[in-house]
Amino acid sequence: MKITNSMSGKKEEFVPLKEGEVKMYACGITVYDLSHIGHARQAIDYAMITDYLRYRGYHVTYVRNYTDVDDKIIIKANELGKNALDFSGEQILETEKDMKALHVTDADIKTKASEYIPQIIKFVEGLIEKGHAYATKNGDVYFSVKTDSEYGKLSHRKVEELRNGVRVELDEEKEDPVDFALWKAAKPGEIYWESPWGKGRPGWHIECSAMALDTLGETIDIHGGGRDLVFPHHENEIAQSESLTGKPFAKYWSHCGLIKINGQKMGKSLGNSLTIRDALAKYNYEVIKCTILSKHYTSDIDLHDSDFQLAEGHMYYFYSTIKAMENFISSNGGDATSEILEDEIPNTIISKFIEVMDDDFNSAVAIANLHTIFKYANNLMKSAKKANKQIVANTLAKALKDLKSVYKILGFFEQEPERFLLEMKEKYLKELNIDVDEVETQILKRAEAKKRKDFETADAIRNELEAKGILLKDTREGTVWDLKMLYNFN
RNA sequence: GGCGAUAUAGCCAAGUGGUAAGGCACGAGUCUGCAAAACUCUGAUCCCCGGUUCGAAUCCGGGUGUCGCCUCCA
Repeated sequence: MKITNSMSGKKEEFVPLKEGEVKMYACGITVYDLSHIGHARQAIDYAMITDYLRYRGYHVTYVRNYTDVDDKIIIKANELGKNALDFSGEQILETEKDMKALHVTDADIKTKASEYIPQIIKFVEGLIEKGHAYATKNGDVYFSVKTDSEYGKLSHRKVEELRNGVRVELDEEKEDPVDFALWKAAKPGEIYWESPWGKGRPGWHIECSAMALDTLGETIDIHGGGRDLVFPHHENEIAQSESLTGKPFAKYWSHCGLIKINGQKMGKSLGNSLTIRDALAKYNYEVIKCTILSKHYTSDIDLHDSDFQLAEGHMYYFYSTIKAMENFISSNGGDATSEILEDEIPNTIISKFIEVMDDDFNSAVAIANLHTIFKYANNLMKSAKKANKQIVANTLAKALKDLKSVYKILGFFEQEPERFLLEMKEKYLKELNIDVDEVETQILKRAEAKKRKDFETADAIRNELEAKGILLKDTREGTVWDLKMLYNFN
């Protein structure tokens, strides 16, 4: 199995520290607002990685944190006249709701900075003892970057250059402009904890080091997060952790790409952030997963509405085909354990999935393979003759069983096809303001016209409906209707 | 300015040495009263220049474009 390691910049063979076990820490969210699609992406990616590692037999311990004390939280809480921890606690609940609605595999351990204060203080004390950190008169504690000869190894930065780039601020009791805060003295009115350096609170970076150490130990297998965390957050985590323990902090550094919206960086400050909630209001959670997982997790994604619509069309096609397969299987008594066709596709669904996912979790190719599988299924159903219907049904049953067993790792096909398709139709009917009864009435009218071979009237009705966004399909079982927008994306 | 990414058909997107997955759109066809859906067929030598190699989209060097980080950020 291979995984991209940001430290080397290359894909490397994945060999966990201890055979069969994986310790993974992924930096979570600073909760001062509703979570956005970028947070969702990161959660979806690491959930996929966790699920896949488990599928491959590893015992995974997945830790995610919440940063529930920091400047932004304090500022926002003050604005609202709330206690900082009460406020961040509320935000955590909201995020948890969103993640649940997305159906992402949860971390095994979810930590909050505020609950690790003793460990953080101990960590900082350890760094001071070893000469890697110092306290100032004000009660701040800084990490001394010059004591870490390897500082900059993850982000490929030279301390000298950083020093030149740092802007000089007023607060500075710092010995060196590149030093960063481990502990911040509390200003009047701010939340604080007692510490050997007076009243204060932890700096941002130290919490992850302390929580990872406490929950997973000195060296972990995979440390993940968004690419924007490489510097300074992860660089600083490495400096703190390795200076304290003298051991490598993480074997593999994993970073997922960032999300842009319509070509623009998404930022809460830019006001263009797409919240998970808003995305879920528009699209089914599996559609959102399909949109995100259709691109490799290390790549940035420039999201447009059309990307969601494309994924929606794909899921609609997948589910439609699953429904057709289920119908075929049940009406022909298909049995997944009986003899099946020797074709390559139904016999290699699982092995191909493993092949592409072993190669750095290539969900994009895994999804591309779905098209091949469903096209094959549609072809089989179309060409099935009476004589071989049984074996075709068996083959479809086996294929469906296999693909559900592995694609659940991407979070796909958890819903009842019938319901999924119906919900999507209903959603657009509402949007288009179309009345179902009216459509049904028109279809009946058209059927009558067709009966008396009045194709002119029949076509007129069909065109009229199409103009509204309704497609009619004349099938053997009669006329059914569907939504035009689920098929055309131009 | 420094560091790091990235550049593949109209669009989205895989692919790290052996002559370019998949999807959307477009066009042609099967089916159909005609359509739709489904299925079939059809398209790129991979930003530019040079180098390494029997052979490169894939490696190296130099350009150019885009993006990110260097301040809080998944």
